[in-house]
Amino acid sequence: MRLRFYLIDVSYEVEGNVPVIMLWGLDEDEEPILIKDPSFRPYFYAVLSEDADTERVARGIKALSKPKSPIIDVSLAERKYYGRPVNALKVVTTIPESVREYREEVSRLDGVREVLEADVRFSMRYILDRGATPCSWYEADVESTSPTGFRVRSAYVLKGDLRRLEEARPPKLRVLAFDIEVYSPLGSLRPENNPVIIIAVANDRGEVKVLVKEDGGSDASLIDEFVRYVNEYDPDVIVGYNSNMFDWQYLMQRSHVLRTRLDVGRVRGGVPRQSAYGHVSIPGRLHVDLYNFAEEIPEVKVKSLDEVADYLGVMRKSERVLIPWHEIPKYWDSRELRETLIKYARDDAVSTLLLAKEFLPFAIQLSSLTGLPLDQVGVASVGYRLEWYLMREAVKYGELIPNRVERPYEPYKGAIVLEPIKGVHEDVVVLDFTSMYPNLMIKYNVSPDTLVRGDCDESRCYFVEDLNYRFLRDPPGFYKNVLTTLLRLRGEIRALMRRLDPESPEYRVLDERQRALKILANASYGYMGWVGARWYFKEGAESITALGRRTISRAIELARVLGLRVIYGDTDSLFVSYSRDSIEKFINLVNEELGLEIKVDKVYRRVFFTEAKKRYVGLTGDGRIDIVGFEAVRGDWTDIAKEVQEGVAKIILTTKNVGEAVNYVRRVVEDLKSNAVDVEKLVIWKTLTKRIDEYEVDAPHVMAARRLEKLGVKLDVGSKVGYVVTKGSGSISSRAHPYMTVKPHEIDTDYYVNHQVIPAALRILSYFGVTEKQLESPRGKSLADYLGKK
DNA sequence: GCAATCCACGTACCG
DNA sequence: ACCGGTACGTGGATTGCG
Repeated sequence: MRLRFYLIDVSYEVEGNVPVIMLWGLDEDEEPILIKDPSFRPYFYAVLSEDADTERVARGIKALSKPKSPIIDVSLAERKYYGRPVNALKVVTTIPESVREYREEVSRLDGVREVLEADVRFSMRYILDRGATPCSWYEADVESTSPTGFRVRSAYVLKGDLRRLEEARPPKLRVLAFDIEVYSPLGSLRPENNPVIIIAVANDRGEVKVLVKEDGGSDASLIDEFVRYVNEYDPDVIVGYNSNMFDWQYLMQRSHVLRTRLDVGRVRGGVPRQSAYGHVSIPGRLHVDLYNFAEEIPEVKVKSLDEVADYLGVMRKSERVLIPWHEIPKYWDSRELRETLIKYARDDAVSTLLLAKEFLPFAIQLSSLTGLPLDQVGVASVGYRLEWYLMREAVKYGELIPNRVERPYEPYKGAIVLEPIKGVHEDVVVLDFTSMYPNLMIKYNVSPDTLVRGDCDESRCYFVEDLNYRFLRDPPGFYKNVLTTLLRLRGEIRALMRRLDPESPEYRVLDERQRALKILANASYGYMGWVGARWYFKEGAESITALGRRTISRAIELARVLGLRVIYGDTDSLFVSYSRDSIEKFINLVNEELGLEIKVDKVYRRVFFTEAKKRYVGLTGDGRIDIVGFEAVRGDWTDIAKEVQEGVAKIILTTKNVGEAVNYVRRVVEDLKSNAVDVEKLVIWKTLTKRIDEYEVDAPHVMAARRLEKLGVKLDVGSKVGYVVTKGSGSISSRAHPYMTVKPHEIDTDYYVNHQVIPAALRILSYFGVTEKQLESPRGKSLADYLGKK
């Protein structure tokens, strides 16, 4: 029979000695189904040296075959490697594990230059070879089989090929959000002792439930109840917030202690597994940790669930219950407070579900483009996402996939950043090259397979003068092909969108898809210069920055010829003083001479620079203030300092009234000194970028982190440490304490005046002649001094 | 012997 | 676990002075 279905995940099981691919999906009624494909076999390639005797090597490989897990087939494969045809033998084995076994032995054989694609995991191999990209619709010939052992409506065996359908809209996936609370009076969470007390769940059909451990009872029944709930609701997607690192880890360990089974998958008896890359996978369902997507919102500095939900507007902090984690035991133990704790857990589950609505549409598009299953696309870094896309493209072009190899880091020169003309400028236009690096990669055909090592004249090659690299003009290289496709697809989608109602669901789907395409294209240069990349290409990366420098330098010359005053520029952008005609001319001239598009990105009524690069404040046409680079947009400065700096910037740019700005700062300083500022606004947040014992110096956040650990808090690389500076003598580090352990009167307000508020304010005000002294002195005094000054 | 100065470390930003 | 360029606070070593 013919079956249409939406593929959500691909896994495999070894039945007897046969690997069986499991295609998890939804049918047209949006019911869960499973399709088995027992026909696929693992394999890898052996690339032969040019003079090797193919037959002889093939025989040699066959001779390695062991009866237990034999080599089934060795055949010649027509493949290219970095654009060149090579002699490659495809070595097919029985079960996935034997790939690992044979790769070493084969690579040691005489005549074998390299073993390739042996590090591609079996289900990903299937996705690549069969074009079985998750989060897409397919049609296939299938035969019914028994669904016994699986929580699906029907099961099938695949007969023949998968045909991918055009339909981009996903079915209505069943989504379940959950959140757990653990009781741990001592701070440290120990699964041997500390019970799970609450599991809150919220599903996309509007049901919200808070499961609570019974007093005097074991949390085993709570966990069982949760398992029952999951299987009853039967979600396609389970979402959590930090659930990879916390909720599932804890549930898994606690279940082990309690000897209960976390049987939440669509394989009966299948339990969550810690898979590669720190992700927890659930058989037959997609577990998506939304924290991974929150990490990609740079505007939110401390990425707790409530902050992210507040930022995205799905649940305001002011409209929900908030409980600091260290007070959970207190709330649980008190009869009156427990209700609040339950409400808190409920709000967490609901915000998690709402975040899923925000993030999943994008994740789905990314999954269908890269081929990474939805539950892996979030944990995959930008580099890996692009890499999977490249791998799919390589298979399409018959290109062999390079191995992942460890290489030493090799630095190279980057972009140009201009020295800004400091001061306030009126009417400034910001121009930038559209997707400069990807377009340079296309324009100069920069790719590992087009680099010419020997002679090449200008008719056949592009030259990168400063570096003495040359790239073939033709044929298009791997990167050029891939980027052209990415940009073309994006263009087509944007054209489609113009004909749609921006409020329609179709529009949203396409918008997420074009965003995903843009992100992949923009990652290509960085990927090329990443030593961990399969298609690492340092010569290419440094060629692109060199070409970028050449391009922006020439654009500056052209601007100056036209009489445009260049105020600042960074990499692919230029800030020039406004002049309607000249800017239009400039845009055309750049287009003609450089063959790249430059366009107006922003127009500032006023923009202010200090002598520092990468920092400016702009006033837009509609009266908004853009702050770039300054403390006000940094996550490692206190809220009070950021607030003051933003206030100062606003006053200066809108009114130019220095006296007013000074008075404003003085008011805040007074408030600080009289303890009228919220402690929350005094917390400094910093990320741990390595294990605590690896730090060479006792930086304040490291000391605070050590103090937190003493309280039993577990800290990982990437954890944010929030600390305040207390009164006393000695270094700042010696006085940096976790904020929740400090009482308001212990805080060193002088530190906040002298090291936070005043420096942040002065960063802007010192340009107007304001000094530290003037900000410290009491309000009103000596104001006249600088009122007359500017 | 001590304050001033310098420099490495560390973090987070820009494009 | 995408790149290089950049600013800047802090701790700790070094320098400069007497």
